[in-house]
Amino acid sequence: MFYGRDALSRITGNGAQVGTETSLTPTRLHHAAVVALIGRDIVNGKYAVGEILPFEEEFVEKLDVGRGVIREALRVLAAKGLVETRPKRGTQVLPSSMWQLLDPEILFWRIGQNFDPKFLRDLTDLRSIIEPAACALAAERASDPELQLIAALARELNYAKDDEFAFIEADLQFHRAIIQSTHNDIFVQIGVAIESVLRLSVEVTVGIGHGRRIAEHEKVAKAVCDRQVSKSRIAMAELIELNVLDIASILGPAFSNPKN
Amino acid sequence: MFYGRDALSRITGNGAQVGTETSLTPTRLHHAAVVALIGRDIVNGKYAVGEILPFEEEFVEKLDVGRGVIREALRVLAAKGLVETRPKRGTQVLPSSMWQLLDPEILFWRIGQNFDPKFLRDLTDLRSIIEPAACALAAERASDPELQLIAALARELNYAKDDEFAFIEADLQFHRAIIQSTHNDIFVQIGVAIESVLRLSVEVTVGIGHGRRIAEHEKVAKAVCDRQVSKSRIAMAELIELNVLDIASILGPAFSNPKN
DNA sequence: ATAATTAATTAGTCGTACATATTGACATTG
DNA sequence: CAATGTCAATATGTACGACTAATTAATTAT
Repeated sequence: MFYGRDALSRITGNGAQVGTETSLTPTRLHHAAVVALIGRDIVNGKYAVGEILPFEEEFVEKLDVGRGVIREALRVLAAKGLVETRPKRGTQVLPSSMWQLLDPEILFWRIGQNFDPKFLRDLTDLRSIIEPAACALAAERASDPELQLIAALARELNYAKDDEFAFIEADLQFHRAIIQSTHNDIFVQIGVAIESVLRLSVEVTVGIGHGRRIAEHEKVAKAVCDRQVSKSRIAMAELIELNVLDIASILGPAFSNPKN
Repeated sequence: MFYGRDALSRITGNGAQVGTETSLTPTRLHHAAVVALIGRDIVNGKYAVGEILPFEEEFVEKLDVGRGVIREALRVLAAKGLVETRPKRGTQVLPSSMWQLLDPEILFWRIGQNFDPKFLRDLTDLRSIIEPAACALAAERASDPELQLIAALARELNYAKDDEFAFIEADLQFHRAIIQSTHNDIFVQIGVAIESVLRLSVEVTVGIGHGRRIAEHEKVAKAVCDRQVSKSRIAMAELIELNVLDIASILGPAFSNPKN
């Protein structure tokens, strides 16, 4: 919840009326807003790969901020693998293979508007692999308190099944608790990022409403709490598979067979 | 090869005599060097989580660079989730759960010196899951030219088995070719990052020289080229498992049972 | 005790000046 | 004529100084 809320507000929000230039005081947009502005244009292809983007001075003029702000923003984008700056040549958009796809900001920029189905499938591919494996590891490594938490969250899921918002929140916490029980920091990071972004994208694109899968969730919780490694993996795989089918049924062939 | 070499030089090298302050001209260290300097100190715990690091002016004085350079560096570190700046309070080190663990720079900073066995195991955990899955996907999705490339690299691996350096390079290309054949950009990114950093860390920590596992590599290649999905997954899992055992046999229980 | 005010401090921004590295055109040379 | 070396252009890289704004913490008033 902490990370999720923070990531969202840090990314989507914050924009500080990026679009509304009609403010009386020329409310100059500051660092984060400039980063988001240029970053979005890059990941959404407004600036093509290989293209040289406007020089610092042009940005200064166009956005009405100091050169320092522009430079700091470009440095951040370079740190994320989006661009590379060089004297005399300017700032060039790097090939997308260099982009740090799992960076929370880049993730949300890509999902935020006109997401592409290929990318969504890449994400679900990854989740289909990570989560069952993480679930199996959790069955091995979770401490007893962690098992109790998982069991409690499974029950919570059942209680909240009628409240749309509460259910989504509880569902996210359930998955997060399992991933955290692997005691593997990298898993946690990848898992949490994927979970949040997939949920957001599904909500945004098709409106709310997916199957609750209460029984499947409980099956997962039971397997993990019984420390049944193999059963845990399978149960989670089934749960994810159902979810993937939900997404596929809504998005259609563009998702299932993306133009590579 | 492109990404690998670049990532390495961009990270480890570059440092531009960071340590050698004995240069005649006060060779001021520039942006990338400052980022690496502070970044390393954070991920290696020299600055503890929650700690406030020196103020901008102190860095200016201590490192003999302009305030702009320091600010740009801190902004980059903030973009990587390492720190958070706030007026009056200063720059605080964020909890490690916020760090972008898969960022190539952070990855290499952590491995570079006094690595921690827990982190090494986290990495191998992830690889043990990603690579077999990727291998299975490759068996499904690889194009015919890609299959030919994989077969060719497997042969190359055999030719190069007597040349230490050439073998490592060929091995890396082999794994990369398989991962790229999944046509999943996220896989490629995670896989390549982990492959490179694990190789480096293994070289550094346990020295070079393990089994070549030529037969196992060929088994993987054959399974993929025959498009045998399940066999591909298993063959790759075996290959990885052998490698993990190599590492475990040398590092001992600190690796196998890390203190949580 | 609690809440509002105020003062101190540090990051945030701006602007200018200059240094440095890369580029691409041009000239030189073998 | 191709390969190489030189040179001027140009945009980023860096430095410095002044000021703004936001957060904190101490102080005061309720």
